[in-house]
Amino acid sequence: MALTFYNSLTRRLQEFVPITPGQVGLYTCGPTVYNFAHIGNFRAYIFEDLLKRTLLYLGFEVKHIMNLTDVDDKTIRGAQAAGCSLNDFTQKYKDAFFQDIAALRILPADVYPAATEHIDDMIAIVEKLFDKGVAYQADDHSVYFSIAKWPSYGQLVNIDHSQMRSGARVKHDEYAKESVADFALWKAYDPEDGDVAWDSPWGKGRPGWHLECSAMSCRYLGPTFDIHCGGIDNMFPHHEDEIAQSEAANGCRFVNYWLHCAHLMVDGQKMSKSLGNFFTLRDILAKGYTGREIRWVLLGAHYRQSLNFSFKALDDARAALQRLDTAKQRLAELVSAPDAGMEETETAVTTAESAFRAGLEDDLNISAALAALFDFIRDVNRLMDEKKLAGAAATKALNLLEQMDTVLAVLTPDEDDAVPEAILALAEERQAARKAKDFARADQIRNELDAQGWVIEDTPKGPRVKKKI
RNA sequence: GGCGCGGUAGCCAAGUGGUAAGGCAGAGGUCUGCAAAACCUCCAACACCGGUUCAAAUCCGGUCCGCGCCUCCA
Repeated sequence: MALTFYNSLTRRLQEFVPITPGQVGLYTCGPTVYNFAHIGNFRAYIFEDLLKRTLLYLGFEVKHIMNLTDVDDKTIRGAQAAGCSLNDFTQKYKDAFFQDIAALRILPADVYPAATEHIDDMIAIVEKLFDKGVAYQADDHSVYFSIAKWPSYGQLVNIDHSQMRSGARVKHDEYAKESVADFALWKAYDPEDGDVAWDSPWGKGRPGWHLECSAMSCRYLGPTFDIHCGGIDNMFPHHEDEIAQSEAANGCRFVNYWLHCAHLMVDGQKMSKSLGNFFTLRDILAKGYTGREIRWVLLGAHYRQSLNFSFKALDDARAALQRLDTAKQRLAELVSAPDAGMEETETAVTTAESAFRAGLEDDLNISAALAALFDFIRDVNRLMDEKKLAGAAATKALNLLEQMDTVLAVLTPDEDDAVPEAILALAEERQAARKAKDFARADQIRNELDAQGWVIEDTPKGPRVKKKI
């Protein structure tokens, strides 16, 4: 089966064909660093991580660029409120962002260009747009893109501006524009911006938001590249405007495949900063959930389906993950045992591998991929129960799990599982009591361990000590 | 108002023409000193109404409900 994606541009499932065989240029819209990102934001980044890991799993080389928006209204206002420089203000949230994605096991991008480091590139694009006759400077000194002069505007989203909701907000600066639909390329300096300003051929000011992605994607991936991702809420106007700017400036196709991720919901509504119904990663970690559990929840639904966040889902994740951990641990314990069941294990591995791959290739059907994983776990558990899987076969099974985990990144526990000495000593004492048939004492110790958050599972090879969930 | 997405068992979630994956939870069983874990079995679902078809969760039309974008937003 061929790798297929739903392309927002064509609104169809399409086979993925990269510009250069075996290589993928990937641009993903990154955070505006004015606050801690919330887990709705991370849903998008985890979708993009799944996409990237799938491409790597399938043998592609991936060049991944993610921008950091470090200048806009919110960062400027935030810096002023905090009484520090824009750079100091945004640095704090850049650092937090990198901590957060590490906790969620998101592979880092190759480059994280910041908007403030690419002002020259942006100015160059605006100059090109003037040359092509689609940019103009208005009475308010800001520079706008003229949609009337660019007929192919609206490729991504059908926007009929005559049908816009009546009573929709009209921003005061729109009176300067030739058309309400025109968007800012360069915003003229406003005293409210404080010391945040750059010189340009059109006077002091700062870049419009959409410009940075056009500039930085072109800088690192070229004027035409393979995949651009983001949240569905960025389709309009952000991505639509990027397409217009980039294609007008460069005279060529901007992006071949647009992939958009649906929202994370809370109580039936989109999680967003403006609604205030959001959780940051830190909020949830503080409640005792792990990065891995959060990753599992955010990964668990198809990316084009809205996903409802709940703590129940996190609890379910914990149970499912522990089942996976236990199976993996059992396999590891059997690696050094005499070989058994290679043939049956190979059958299970082949079946699981191909179902897993087929799921991912089908527009990142994570549910199908996870079903393949769980089917495999059940097969392997059964074989182990029947003493039909050990030695080299266990190694083979573990290898498959490791391969799958290059995509999923959920099969290794967060905390190291080192069991404290005192707990181990109690476990040994209990085992001695069991040997001596002093079951009352053994059960008493088990209760003690339970009270301290540890669970004992007796196996033919001796007790297994695990953290209680 | 325009554009778009969705409504599948107690909860989450796949499946786009041939009779419903997977996870969590629940019940019974096997195993166990007892448990736990694991396995086996079971439970239980296609919003509603029409239509097309030998056959519809799946296609078409309509209804109801939920959500998103149209304004910064992943």
